[in-house]
Amino acid sequence: MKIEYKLLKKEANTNARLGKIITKYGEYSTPMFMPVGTLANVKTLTKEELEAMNAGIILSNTYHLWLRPGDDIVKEAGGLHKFMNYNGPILTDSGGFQVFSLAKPKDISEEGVKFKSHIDGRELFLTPEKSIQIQNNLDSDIAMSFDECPPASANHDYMKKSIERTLRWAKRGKDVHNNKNQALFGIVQGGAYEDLRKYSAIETVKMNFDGYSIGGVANDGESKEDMYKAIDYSIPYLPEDKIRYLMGVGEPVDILEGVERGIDIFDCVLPTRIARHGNVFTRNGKINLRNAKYQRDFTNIEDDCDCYTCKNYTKAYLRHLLVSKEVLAGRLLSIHNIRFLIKLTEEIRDSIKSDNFLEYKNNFLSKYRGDKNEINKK
RNA sequence: GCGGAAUUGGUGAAGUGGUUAACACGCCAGAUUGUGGCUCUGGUAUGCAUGGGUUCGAUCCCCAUAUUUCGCC
Repeated sequence: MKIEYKLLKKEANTNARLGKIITKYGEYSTPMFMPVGTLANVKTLTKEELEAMNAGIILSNTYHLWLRPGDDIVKEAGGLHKFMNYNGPILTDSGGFQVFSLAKPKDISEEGVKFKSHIDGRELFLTPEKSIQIQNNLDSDIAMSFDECPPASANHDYMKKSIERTLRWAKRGKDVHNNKNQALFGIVQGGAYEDLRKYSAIETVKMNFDGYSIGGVANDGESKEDMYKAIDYSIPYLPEDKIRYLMGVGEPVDILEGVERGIDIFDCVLPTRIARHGNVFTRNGKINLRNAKYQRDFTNIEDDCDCYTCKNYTKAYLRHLLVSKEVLAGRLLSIHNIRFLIKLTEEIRDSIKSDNFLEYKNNFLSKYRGDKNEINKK
């Protein structure tokens, strides 16, 4: 079956919404944070660990799986779920972001995008049709349209041409999409330009996708103000009865700002990436566990955290693992960071239910920003 | 006891008679938002064993001392 979305409640004072996603694996509440597992695994984590932290949808990537092991092999394995042994919903990104991160502007044409494989350097060509076809083979629950994700610095003229092409690509992808069990989402682009976001949203919605995402907001050099603008300019034109997905966003602050503006689902590599480099989220802000001050800190990361790591390990031990470059460090910190974001969305949902999202947000942020706020006040 | 060699930061080390003593590791910080990259970016010796001398100027030349090390008795 194809996933369905039900809007359950709109918060009284903001655009925040409570919803549920009905899938063949069960029902999942929104707002939701989706861990990223580009290469058919959430880096360092097992299925059991993801379940223990109450993860719902996870992400995987078309471009990466196309290159290795190949979508034909995943299909032969019985689809992505069987291949990676994950019994929950999977969303596949289209490879559009890799257009932004790996290809040069001159390699983007109407037909598609010329890539150099990051694995062996050989030349590749990805088109909207090819991306959808790969995602059909992967048999994810949600496929994404193949889009161009222009840099924040793109001027109005380039951005307009880009979103028009992305609209044509969306149509081409939709025309070849033939997996009845798979939802297909459209992507709104347009940078921080109000007219372009509006145009992109309206035209994308006309194609009647199963859900809509807002892209191009977490690029290099993009300011938070531009991110919030991009959401504000897009949301009014998206239908209420469809999922709204903010692509690539992930800092606790941005999740709160997104929810307030009406976003339902988020994904981000941040919790796992910073974990591997020694950083963890806490209610009092992000900390770097490699810092010398944790050498003799025999307390856990957070007392009130229910994750496996906090229940079992001290900061001094985690620091030791990090400094010794033990792979267990990345795993234990990833468990904490993902659980932190999932817990955040659980609390956000509660606050929407009781119509005090803003109070929750302000409380959270004043603690999370801590000293920084004090400094700003001076 | 005699003779030779060496002595540069936390470590391994480059180096030159004349502005800020290379590099690497370590250490100390920071970054990271649809994941190519356990990655990237900074900082880290007021001093070249100690004391004297030569010189306009010495980590670099000379002498002594200390320590280490090699060979011989």
